[in-house]
This record gives sequence, structure tokens and C-alpha cells, in this order.
Amino acid sequence: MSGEEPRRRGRRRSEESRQAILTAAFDLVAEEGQDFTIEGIAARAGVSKQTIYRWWPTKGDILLESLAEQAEARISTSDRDSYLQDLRHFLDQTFTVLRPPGVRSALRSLMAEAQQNPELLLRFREEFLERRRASLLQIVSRAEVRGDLPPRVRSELVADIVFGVIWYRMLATDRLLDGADAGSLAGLLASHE
Amino acid sequence: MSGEEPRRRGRRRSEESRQAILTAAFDLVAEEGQDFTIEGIAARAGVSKQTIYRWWPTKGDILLESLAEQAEARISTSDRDSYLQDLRHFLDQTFTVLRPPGVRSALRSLMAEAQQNPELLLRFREEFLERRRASLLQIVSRAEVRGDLPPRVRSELVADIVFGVIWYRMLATDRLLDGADAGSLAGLLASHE
Amino acid sequence: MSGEEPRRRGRRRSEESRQAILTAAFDLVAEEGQDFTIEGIAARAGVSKQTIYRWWPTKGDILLESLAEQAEARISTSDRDSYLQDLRHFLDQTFTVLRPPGVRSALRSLMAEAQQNPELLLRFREEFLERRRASLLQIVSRAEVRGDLPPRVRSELVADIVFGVIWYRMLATDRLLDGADAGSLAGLLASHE
Amino acid sequence: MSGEEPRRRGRRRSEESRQAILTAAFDLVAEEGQDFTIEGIAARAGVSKQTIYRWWPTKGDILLESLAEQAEARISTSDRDSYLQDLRHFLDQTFTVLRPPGVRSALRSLMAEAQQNPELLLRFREEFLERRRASLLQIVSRAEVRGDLPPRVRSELVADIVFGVIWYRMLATDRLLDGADAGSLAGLLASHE
DNA sequence: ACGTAATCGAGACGGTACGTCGGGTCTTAGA
DNA sequence: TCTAAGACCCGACGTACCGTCTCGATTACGT
Repeated sequence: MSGEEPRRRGRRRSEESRQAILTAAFDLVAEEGQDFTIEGIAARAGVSKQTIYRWWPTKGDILLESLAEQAEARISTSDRDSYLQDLRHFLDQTFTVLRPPGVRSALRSLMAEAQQNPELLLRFREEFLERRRASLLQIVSRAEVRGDLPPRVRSELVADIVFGVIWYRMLATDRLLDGADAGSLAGLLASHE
Repeated sequence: MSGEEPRRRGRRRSEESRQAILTAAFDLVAEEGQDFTIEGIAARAGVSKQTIYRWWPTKGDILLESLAEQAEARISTSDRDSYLQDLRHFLDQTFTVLRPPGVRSALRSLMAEAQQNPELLLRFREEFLERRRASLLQIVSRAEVRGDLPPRVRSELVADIVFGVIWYRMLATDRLLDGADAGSLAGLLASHE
Repeated sequence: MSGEEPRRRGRRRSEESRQAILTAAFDLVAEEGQDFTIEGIAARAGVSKQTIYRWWPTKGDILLESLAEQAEARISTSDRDSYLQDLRHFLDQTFTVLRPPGVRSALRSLMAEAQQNPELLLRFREEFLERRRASLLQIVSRAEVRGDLPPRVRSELVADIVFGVIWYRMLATDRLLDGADAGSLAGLLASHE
Repeated sequence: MSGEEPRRRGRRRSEESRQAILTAAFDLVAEEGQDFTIEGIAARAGVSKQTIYRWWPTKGDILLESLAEQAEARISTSDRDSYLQDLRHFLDQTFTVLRPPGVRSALRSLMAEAQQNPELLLRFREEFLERRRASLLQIVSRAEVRGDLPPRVRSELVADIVFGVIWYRMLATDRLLDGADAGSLAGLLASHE
């Protein structure tokens, strides 16, 4: 029992700086390629580069931290009695989070950074992609228990399709995801005939 | 009217250099992040930087050129009498092209580069993504004519799902796409009940 | 009236730390430029940077303090009855102090630091260079009183020559100063014809 | 005979940049340590840092190059028929070159840099100190041949004394060297009785 | 065959950002 | 009140690539 903190000596990490850095990074990337460099972040946050390097290995990790927080907070997987409704609700919430262009910019930048740095890619998977996936799979297994799940596709494929469409739309096209998309997708995946 | 080339004077473009550059770029990117820079490509190809800048605006365009050739050549949309079989064949061919790790590396790098350069993104869409999409939509419209198409989803969503799964698997996970995946996906999209 | 020390409150300055710092600084610089930084001194002395900054304005002042002590303690200007002998004795003692390479390293570092910091240069002059000069001028004025001084050069020039040769040899050449040098120099400066 | 230049390929070194860098470095150091950094030199010369690093290993080498040129150009060792006059002329010329505060600043900076970088110290000796020394020794050996040289001191000590006084005055005191100093020094070193 | 023109490798140029080092200040916990 | 630890802002370091600009050396076409 207990979570005794070791209480180290010396000055403590500045929460103010941490927030300033997360915000600056997000804002810069939201402004479409606007000076999104470590130096740019430091300048906008009013912080030294050293302070950034002390806590984050790459600028991608900064985005990762701020995006992971947001997603966790704003997408629930509450039980709505049917697979179709659960799925529809999950998609609607997700698409809402993705509405602001800044969020999409940040996610696209993060995905791009991750492709160029294998270690960041691992962290991105573990701390973001897998968690989002786990959220969805929770809905799927609830349906399975309920006997509500169409037999056609394995749950892993469901996740590949849902997140595949979401990311493909962000990365490869300009088209926003809307309620109609949520309806078609949920319809296809939850339909029994 | 005619397609006469103007036949300019002076020394002609060196096909040897062109090939050396395409190969060097592809190889460097295949070796996972190994010095994939214009200078690196020039050095490995035994070519001057100027020669690269003369013919390609960005290093992403080099990848684009070499990948577009390959895909066009190796994925057919021949008529196999049923939507299910056409789709299945398309997926099998595509997954085969994607088998070599070098190809996947190149595609991931290209997608990453495109996220950071809006003009390259446009060219990437027009010269690669839209063409792949058009190939698939050919199969879908053939099914429509044939009356073979399940009514559940619009053809655009079919494309979003197919390419969504393909890209999501490449960018976000390690899992290769295999025959089983092709079967499930084709099954889901072509099934009538 | 009295000589009562004010007896300030709180923990008193740690003599242990003071010595550790002086030694660490001297040793680091003796090892030819090895990590001779405030951070390096703090690390080797097992002391915090703050403790150094509290008592010395620059790292040059640390060297200054330890070198001034040594010189004062080890070079006498005792009367040996003739200018020639006094001078010869002064030079021999000085050259002996300068024999260990660590001492020369420290002096060269101190001179270099002083060139880059005008305030340190002032302290260096007052607390070291002028005191060494005063020592020598004591010998010269004793000779003057005795009527033993050759008329050719003013006493200031004598000091310029003596310390000039010493410093030039340290800073600009590799050649150690030895007994022969002491002899020639004393001979030149003390000869009457 | 020969002296064929190798005629390398590629763009040639810009003499304009070279001069701008030498001038900028000299001027910055002349303004008493004002922003005397590689970045400062690059900024003032309107040149990239890379161009500096391509041709000079340290900022000391830049000073070295510009000072060596000046000294070589402005101090002659022409024969004036007597050792006393030759020496006196050498000292007068030297003191004249040293009159502007900027020159003294540059020399002091260079000497300081050299103390902190053993490789620069070697180059400083070879390309500056030893050449100045050789100039003087030329005068001394001419006197020797002429039978004009007082027997008291070896020629090496003459050089140690002359350059010792010059450097000591620059580094350790504020006092400028003037005609009177030249007279006393020449008198002492050239006097026969 | 000769000149004009475009290409090629080489490599220097002005820049931007990198990731690191050290300086000097400030904050915390412990002695 | 001092100490060691350690985080903070700042400025410079030396390096890597960027995209551009000469160079001399090859081609090739059109007189």
C-alpha cells in the first residue's frame, strides 16, 4: 500500500513551463507548418530549449502528450444498449473531436514525425493508437457478450476499418468526416443481414 | 496539330543519372531512415545536388515517381465475372506489391513527406492516391452495372475502407496484410445479406 | 574601540569547501584545460555551483587566490649585500616556484582569463602582478640607496624586463627558465660597465 | 621550374568573403570584446558560419591571419649601418604598429585564445611569434657579422627581452610603449661598456 | 567544323535548425 | 543560514542539410 513520493531535492519541475510548451507546440502546428521547430516552440512558450530537451526526446512527443490527454478526456465508451448505438456514439464523438482543423493538423504532423523516427512510432502506438483501439474494442466485446455482434468480421478487422477510414480521410483527402459517414460506417459494421 | 517534341539543343538529360537517383532514393528509404536527404541521395547516386534539383522539386517527388510506375504496372483490374472475385483479386495483387519491406518504407516516407509539404501532397493525391482509387472504383462501377453490388454502402465509402485499412496497417501497426485479410475484407464488402 | 568580529548569525562558511574548491580548480587547470569550468570545479570539489558563485565572482578569481598565496609565501627579498646577488636570488627563487608544470598552467590560464574580463584583470594586477613587481622594486631601491645600481635603466624598465622575460617564456615558448637564464639576466641588469 | 596550380573543379573560394571575415573579426575584437563570437563575426561579415568553419579552425586563427599579414607588411629590418640604429628603428616601427588600441586588443585576444587551445598556440608560434623573432634575430646577426654586438647577452636572450617587454606591457599593464622606452631598451641592449 | 546551349560532377555560398554545453539565477530539502 | 541538488532562461557552440550559385568539362544540335 501507498504511493510514497521520493521527494527529491532541488527545484521542482515547472508546471507552468510544461503547459506553455504543450500549448505552443499545438498552436504552431495548428497554424499549418508555421515554424514548428524546437526553436519555434521555445520562443513562443518563452522557455529555453534545454527545458524542452530535458523532458521530451522529440517534438513529436510533445504533440503526443497533448493529444493523448485530449482524446482520453473527450471520447467515452458508455453502454447505450445496442452495438449499433454504441458504435454510432463512438464515431460521433470521435468525429467531433476531429472537427477543429488544429486537431487534425496536430495528428497529421504526429503521424508524419512518427514515420521518420522508429522510437517515437513505438511510443505513439503504445500511448495513443493502442489506447484508442482498446476503447473501440471495449464496445465490440460488450456486443459479443450481448450476442449483438454480426458474425462476419473479427473484432480486429473492425478496428482496422474504423481507424483506417478515420486516418485515411485525414492524411489522404480533404473530406471531413460527418454524421452521414458515421451512419454508413456503423450501419455496415453493425448490420446483421 | 501534333505531339512533336520541341527538340531542344544542348546536351540531353542523362537517363543513367535519373535511374541512379531513383534507385538511391528508394534504397536509402528502404534502409529505414538511413541518411534519406538530398545530399545523401546525391552521394549514393554519384550525382551532383544540382542534377536532382533540376528535375525534382522535393525528395518526396523522387519516391512518388518510382512508386507510381510500380503500382500502375503491377495491379490490374481485369474482369473476373463477380464483384467478390474482382475485389478479392485486386486486394491480393495489392498486398503482394506491398510485401517487400522497402516498398512499405517508401510509401510511409512518401506519406510523411506529403504531410509536411502541401504542394507535394497535391501531387501525391493526383498522381498516386487518386489513380489507385480510380482503379478500385472501376471494379465497383462494373459491379453496379452488373447489378452485383450490395446496396449498403456508397462506392466512395468502399474506397475509403479499402485504402483506409491498407494505409492504417502500414502506418500504425506492424501487421502485414495477408490472404485472410483480403478474404474478410472482400467478404464484408461484397456480401449481399 | 576593539577588534571584535561582528559574529554573524547562521551557519559559518565552510573552510573545507573553500579548500576543496581551490584545489579542484588548480588541479583541473594543471591537467591542461581539462574541464576547467565552474561546473567542472563544482563536480570535482563535490560542491554546488551556488557555493562557488557566493564567494568568487569568476573562476579566474579562484586561481588568483590560490596563486597569490603561494607566491607571497615562497619568494623572499632578503638582503644579500649586493644588487647582483639579490637579483640573482630573486630570479632563482622565482624560477623554482615556476618549475612545476601545474603552476605554469595555472598562471597562463589566469593571464588568459584576465584578458577576457577587464574587472578580473584589475584584481589580477592589484593582487598579484603589482605585488610581485613591488617585491622586485624593493631590491632595486635597496641597490639605489647602497649606490650599487647601474645608471643605464630606470627601475621601472628593470621590472618590465624581468617580468617580461618570465611571462613571455611561459606564454609564448616552451623553454623553461633555468640558472643560466638567471645568470645572464642578472648579469645584464646589474653590470656596471 | 614549375608551380602549376592544380585547378580544382567547382566554385572557387570567395576572396570577398575572406576579407569580410578578417575585417569583421578584427573590428569586433577592437571594440573590446564586443560580441567576439563566431556568430558575431558571421553576422557582421554577412557570411554563414559554415564558411568560417570551412577555412579556419578557431576564431583565433582568423585574428592570426589578419595580424600576421599586417606585421609582415609594416615592420622592416632594413640595414641602417649600426646595431643601435637598426634596433631602435625596429622598436619604433613595432611600437607604431601597436599604437592603435584595436591592434593591442586583437593581439591580447589572440594570446589569450592561444593559451586555451594548444593547437592554436602552435600555429600562433610558428606563423606569428617565431616570424617576429626571426625579424629581430636578422638584425642581431647582422650586428654580429659587423662586430657591432655587445658580448654580454646571447641573441636568444635579446629576443626574449625585447618581446618580453612588449607583451608584458600589453598584457599586464596599461602603459603604452613610446620613443623613450625604445631608447632605453635599445641603449641597454646595444651599449658596449 | 564550329559555335551555341544545355547538361553533368564538384563544391563553395548564405541560411536555418539542430542538439549540447556552460553561465549565472532561483527554488527546494536537509543539516 | 548555509549546503547540495537540480530546474530554470539564456547565448554560443560546432554540425547537418537546405536550396542556390559558380566552375570546368562534356555532349549534341543547328548552322
